[in-house]
Amino acid sequence: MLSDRQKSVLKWIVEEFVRTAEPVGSRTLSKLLDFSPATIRNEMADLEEEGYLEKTHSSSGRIPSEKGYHYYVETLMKEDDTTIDLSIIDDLFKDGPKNRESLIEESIKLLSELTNYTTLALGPQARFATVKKIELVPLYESTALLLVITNQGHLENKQVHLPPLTNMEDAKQVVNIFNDLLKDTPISQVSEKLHYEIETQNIASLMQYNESILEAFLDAFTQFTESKFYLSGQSNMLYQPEFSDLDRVRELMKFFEKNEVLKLVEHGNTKGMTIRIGQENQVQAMQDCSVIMVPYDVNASEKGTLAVVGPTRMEYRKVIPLLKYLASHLSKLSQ
Amino acid sequence: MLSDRQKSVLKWIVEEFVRTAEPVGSRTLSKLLDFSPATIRNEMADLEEEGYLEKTHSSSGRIPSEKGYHYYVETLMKEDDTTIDLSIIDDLFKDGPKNRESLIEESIKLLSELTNYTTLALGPQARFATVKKIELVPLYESTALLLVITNQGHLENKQVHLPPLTNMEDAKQVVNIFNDLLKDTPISQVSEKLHYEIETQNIASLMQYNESILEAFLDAFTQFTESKFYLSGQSNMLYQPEFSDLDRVRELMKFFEKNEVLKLVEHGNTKGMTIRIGQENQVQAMQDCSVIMVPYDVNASEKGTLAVVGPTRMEYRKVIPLLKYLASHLSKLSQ
DNA sequence: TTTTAGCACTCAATGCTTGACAGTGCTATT
DNA sequence: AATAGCACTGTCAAGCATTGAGTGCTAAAA
Repeated sequence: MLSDRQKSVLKWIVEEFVRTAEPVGSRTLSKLLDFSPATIRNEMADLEEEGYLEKTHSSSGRIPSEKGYHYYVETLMKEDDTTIDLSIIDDLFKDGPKNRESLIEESIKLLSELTNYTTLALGPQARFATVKKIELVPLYESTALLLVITNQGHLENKQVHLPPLTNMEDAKQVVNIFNDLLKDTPISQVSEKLHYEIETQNIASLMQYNESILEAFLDAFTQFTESKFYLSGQSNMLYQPEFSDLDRVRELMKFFEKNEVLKLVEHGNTKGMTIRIGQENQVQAMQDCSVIMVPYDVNASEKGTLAVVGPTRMEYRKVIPLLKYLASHLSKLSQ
Repeated sequence: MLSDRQKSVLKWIVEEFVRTAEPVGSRTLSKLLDFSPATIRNEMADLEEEGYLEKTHSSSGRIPSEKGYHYYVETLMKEDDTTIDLSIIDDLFKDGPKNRESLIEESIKLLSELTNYTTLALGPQARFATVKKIELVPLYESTALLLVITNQGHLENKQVHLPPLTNMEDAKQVVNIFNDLLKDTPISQVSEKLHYEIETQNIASLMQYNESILEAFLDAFTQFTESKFYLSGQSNMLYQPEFSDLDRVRELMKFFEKNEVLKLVEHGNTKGMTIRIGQENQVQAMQDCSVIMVPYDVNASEKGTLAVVGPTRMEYRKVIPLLKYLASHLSKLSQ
């Protein structure tokens, strides 16, 4: 158990380090708290022994350890005295109803601008959605656009090339049958269901001369399962002093470029915030970063994820309230 | 006019510099060509005077100037003796008909992997497309999905909130009228046309209680004019020695993050390749880069753009044939 | 006349030393 | 229990000599 003075020392060290990115020495702290440097040093030595603080080298000031950050976030940090103005977020949601996708995009863009970190949004996992409607829109003689619309209002489209002699009316017929067949089927079960129907000959006759439609179908559905995500402010991280090393920068940028980013927000709490500091992120490139994520409601049963990625030395006091507020706003849309 | 020996010196300097990223000295060249270092030095001095070469400092080897690169690309470089294997590209196009958008995406991804530079594709400029069909798909009571499909098979969708008391049939009626009205209208003229029709009262009565549909319409159409583009291999540039400076890296990554990248490929030749070396790129962050772009046919009248962005010290011999080949393949799809 | 050898010179890069500085831990004192 | 004092430690930037790869120029060789 930490004494009040230890807590106070730890808190100041975190906040000074977050502010300056420099190890915090006893002299600095003795100005903030009313004790002599020597006293502070003793407290710091104790805190280090307990694992809350670290040194960068034997005669440096202290920086918070991961344990220290955790203690800060969970116990020391008072959320209520946040300094930031949440009303900017309100403004974003004010201008009438927009479609959710672009609102999410704008949200994380705003979030990355406000925080100067990288932000990430994972939309609803479309694979849980059900088929609402399938449409085939003719374009040219042998080309048509296949649309699949989900109950969430998400749409996937795919251009299909029909076999040369296909009558467009016939093709529509096929689509109608598909419609009847697949309506309200969860995306994840579409492929299974289609294959089943083909095997049991229910629709085999149709399929014979329309294999390419079937293929396009299956294609469109696999596109669904690739989860879409939005990323904003990647380059913000480059302005953080912890990324003054070129190798690290390369690793980071490469990481953002690949879809691996998604691994970062896997297995978060489905209710409430998840905070992963440093090594807790299993990803190599993220060992010196913190990820804060929070779910938001997409509809009654589904959730998306909003996340902020920053250095471990992150402005938790600013980021956490912002994220919470934004998630609650987005959740309201689902009602 | 350059002598044969000068040409040969220039060619080797370009190729050695491209390979090693180090200024090329007379000793190195005297091994490649059969002359003493002193002779080479004289030729280099002449080439420098003519503006084909530069020095990084008074006693350094030579590097090509922008003029030197141009001369190399336009005159010295033999395209035919390219070392790379173009068959990988064939493979990409082999696996049956895919939709063009994803093919473009895969193309530039492959291109960035093959070249280790950043690649960029600009799709057909949708604003020149015409409206093919408009559809309204009901989702819930007061929500529907508005689809606009162009003659190019491109689709833009937008969720619309209908006024509470709107009958879905009424709404469809409106959409039908829009369909008749807007069919074959170029996207760029839609807004104008709609406003005209409203003012002349032709459809004003409908609009009164369906203003939100109109708004959604206009929204969907402005989305069209935002040109979509694909970018791949941003982080590749970080492995180029010219980007070992953190400030430059930041500038570059920020540039890639913003939509400004599009400025890079503006005003290219509509027929044949455009090569912009160094300062020719008006963009600040690109002063040390070269951009090579080539148009590809989207359909009989429209073109998209494929581009490679690399350091001025780019492997032109590799990039140029690759780009040409890829563009010709993509163009074939339009037939 | 062209090519080359030789030499003095230049500049970037590297490594070493040095001193200033910002910290620490420990001990003795208040 | 808190603090002043002191010896000690590691980082960082500045200064300086050394090395090495390159040049330009001049004079000799082909």
